[in-house]
Amino acid sequence: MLSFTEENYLKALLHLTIETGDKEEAGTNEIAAHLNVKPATANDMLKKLKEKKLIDYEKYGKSSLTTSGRKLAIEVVRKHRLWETFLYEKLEFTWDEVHEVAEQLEHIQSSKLVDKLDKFLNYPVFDPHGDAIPTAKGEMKVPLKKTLNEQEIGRSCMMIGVKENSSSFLQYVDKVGLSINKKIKVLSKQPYDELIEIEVNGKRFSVSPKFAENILIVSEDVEPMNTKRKN
Amino acid sequence: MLSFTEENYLKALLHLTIETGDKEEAGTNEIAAHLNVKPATANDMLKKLKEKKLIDYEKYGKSSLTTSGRKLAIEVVRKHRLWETFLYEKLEFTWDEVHEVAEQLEHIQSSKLVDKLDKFLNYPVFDPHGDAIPTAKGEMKVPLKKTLNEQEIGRSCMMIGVKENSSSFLQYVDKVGLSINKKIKVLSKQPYDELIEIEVNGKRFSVSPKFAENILIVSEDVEPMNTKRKN
DNA sequence: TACAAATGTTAGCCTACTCTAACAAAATAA
DNA sequence: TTATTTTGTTAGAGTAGGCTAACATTTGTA
Ligand SMILES: [Mn+2]
Ligand SMILES: [Mn+2]
Ligand SMILES: [Mn+2]
Ligand SMILES: [Mn+2]
Repeated sequence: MLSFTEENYLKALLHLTIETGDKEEAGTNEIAAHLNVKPATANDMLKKLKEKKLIDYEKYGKSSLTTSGRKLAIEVVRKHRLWETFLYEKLEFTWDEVHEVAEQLEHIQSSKLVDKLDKFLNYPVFDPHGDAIPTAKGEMKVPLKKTLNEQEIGRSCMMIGVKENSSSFLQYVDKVGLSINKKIKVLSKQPYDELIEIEVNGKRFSVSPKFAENILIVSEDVEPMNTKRKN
Repeated sequence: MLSFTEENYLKALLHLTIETGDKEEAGTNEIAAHLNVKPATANDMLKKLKEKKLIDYEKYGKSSLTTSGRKLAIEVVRKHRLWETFLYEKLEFTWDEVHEVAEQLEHIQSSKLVDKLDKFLNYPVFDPHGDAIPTAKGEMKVPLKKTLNEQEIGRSCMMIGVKENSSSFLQYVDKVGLSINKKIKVLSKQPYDELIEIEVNGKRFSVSPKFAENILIVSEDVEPMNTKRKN
């Protein structure tokens, strides 16, 4: 059984390597900075995690997750994002409030709890930030994320989140019939005033670019593993 | 901000004193035993909690919660029982599975989370063990708990839990239309075979004493603070 | 009342996690 | 290719929470 601290180191390493995409391994200072501890502190823990065969690490070298370390890290991320989804969907939290509480909830140990929560939420694929939720098997497909204004004309996409949280914006979102996991089709863009015509729930609306750039979407086509977010 | 450990000591003290009803204070060994630590360990913590003015304690004396200590302890109990209710009502946990996970969840720090959870569960009054859930204001009415077979003829009561968990029993409970918070009226008891005739949802059933003694109920009349459970 | 048993406290030690200060190695720039 | 900066490590120390062994106090009983 891992401690909260150990879990947080594994998660940090996952975020700094695989999730950020371009790197296979991370340095001690980098890990320390991410976790708000001093390099000396991180160094101790890295030695400990190496001992437990959860990471590969050699003195003065970079660190990376082993297969079992990665599996555990993904488990934590899964829990984090399921809890964020729960808070957002069921408890009326806003998308910017969920992360802090999920940082605590992600460490609750109970495989039954995770699986039942997943079921209760109807096996969600994206969390309120639009990040992919790993499945029970540890698979995580990562979407081509963009904002609604970046979507090409004539294509469909799915709303996965918002970038703004003002009540006026949210009320507008609601009025148009949009919410997470809703299908949106981009019908046209008006060259003159840049208004974007979309179809939601079979109804048509014209929205401003300002509105559209605060709607996070994922294109229908989803490709494997590669995201930028760290929540 | 209190640590998990400190919260557990306060909760232990609440359970050993107010909740068990007959005592105002608890001894060091007793507290240690309840928390599965050695008396020396408990002694250190009691000194620390006294320093923080959360308990009253004098060397070689018994300990008791101060007003602020009691308030915090009740907060933890509130969270514990709300989470148990959540697990039971929403995630299909059985009544004997909820406690262990709630022991972890009760330490999550977020007043918004607690309040929203309470609302989401529709402000439940009893947890799956039939224990009263303290309100947001820290009020906790404690019911006259008994089992269905102990209820007098002609009186109504409310189901607050079960004492058994076999699927055959649970299916029976379900078939009769019973669940937590359901009203039950005891119509009669057959002297010959001791069958109890009850009314649930306007329908009448006869149940055996064996069945009835595994149904936890609370009489309509509720009186202030005094329960025996420690979950 | 005196003594034994039960209860509570202290001292000393341990592990986990954190820090600062000093030092070593690696990477980069002159 | 040497010097400097960046990065990483070690040593020593602190806090929280836990333990054992020894000791002190209180309680209950003979
Ligand atoms: Mn997050
Ligand atoms: Mn997220
Ligand atoms: Mn419980
Ligand atoms: Mn309970």
